[in-house]
Amino acid sequence: MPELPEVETVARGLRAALPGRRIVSVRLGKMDFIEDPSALQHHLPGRRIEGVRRHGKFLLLDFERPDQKARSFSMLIHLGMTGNVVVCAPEAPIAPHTHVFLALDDGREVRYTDIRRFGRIRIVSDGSREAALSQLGVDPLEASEQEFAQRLGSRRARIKALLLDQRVLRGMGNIYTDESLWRARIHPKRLGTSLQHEELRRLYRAVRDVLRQAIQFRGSSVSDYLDAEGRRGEFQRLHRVYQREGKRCFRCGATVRRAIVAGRGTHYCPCCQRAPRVRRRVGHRKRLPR
DNA sequence: CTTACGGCCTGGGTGC
DNA sequence: TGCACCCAGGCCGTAA
Repeated sequence: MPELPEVETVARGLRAALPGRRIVSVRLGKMDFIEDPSALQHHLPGRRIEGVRRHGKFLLLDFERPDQKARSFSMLIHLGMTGNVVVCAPEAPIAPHTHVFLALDDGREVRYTDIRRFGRIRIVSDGSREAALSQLGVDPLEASEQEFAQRLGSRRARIKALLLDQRVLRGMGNIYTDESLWRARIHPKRLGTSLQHEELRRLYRAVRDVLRQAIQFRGSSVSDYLDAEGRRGEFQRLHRVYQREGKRCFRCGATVRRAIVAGRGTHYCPCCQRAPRVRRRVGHRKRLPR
């Protein structure tokens, strides 16, 4: 499941291979996850890649303008759950579910593989790029503690839902949300507004520590995530709760639980992460039968 | 406006 | 062996 650390790892790998390269040709397999497949065929061949960026969980390939009149554009890639971008030799064996092939002028090839095709690819021009990116919240690694606390502490939704909301913070997914909340000792069902200054401070630090450490370990390979060089990440070895239901909490030895919070499988320690008082819906209590 | 929730996309894994 | 079903994560529409 590519989240911020995995996408960052892929972006770094692509940054080592792509800037300065020109795309020679485009070949597509299934294309229902591509917003406008003909736009790829139209715009990419002959164009030179200027840079590679990550924005939240999005990968951006920025293309050079060939002349003053031409408009600049970017290729926006969201890896979804099982998306994967690799740069390899054209004779390398083709992984199943590979649907995009971009031939490069150095003889190599960019390939996009996506088992479930929950990923998305689109071409965005100058204007639509800013429109698309401005929908997203702050990068947790760029936000100040004040900004982080302000964004999360002012909302009445569950903290798990807020951390996952890409309009609040960009880049967090299920793994790093559960891991951060465990490290900050905050229950996923707590409401943003219920968090004390001290808890928000712990959460800020936890989120940043987890993300930075995960980037150092090249991300988590839980199912089939591989980076741009086709290597697995290693951060799954450092997971403290994610997919550890029934095992012992690393901190207190209690049994890690799994529950559905914000519609997501959620892993937490019931001992270290104290549940908020049960909220009962006002006006929905059944009268006792007489 | 804010929040909660169900459904959709697809295919691998599981269990009968 | 085959097959029905569950589930993953992001996102969108709808309801309260």
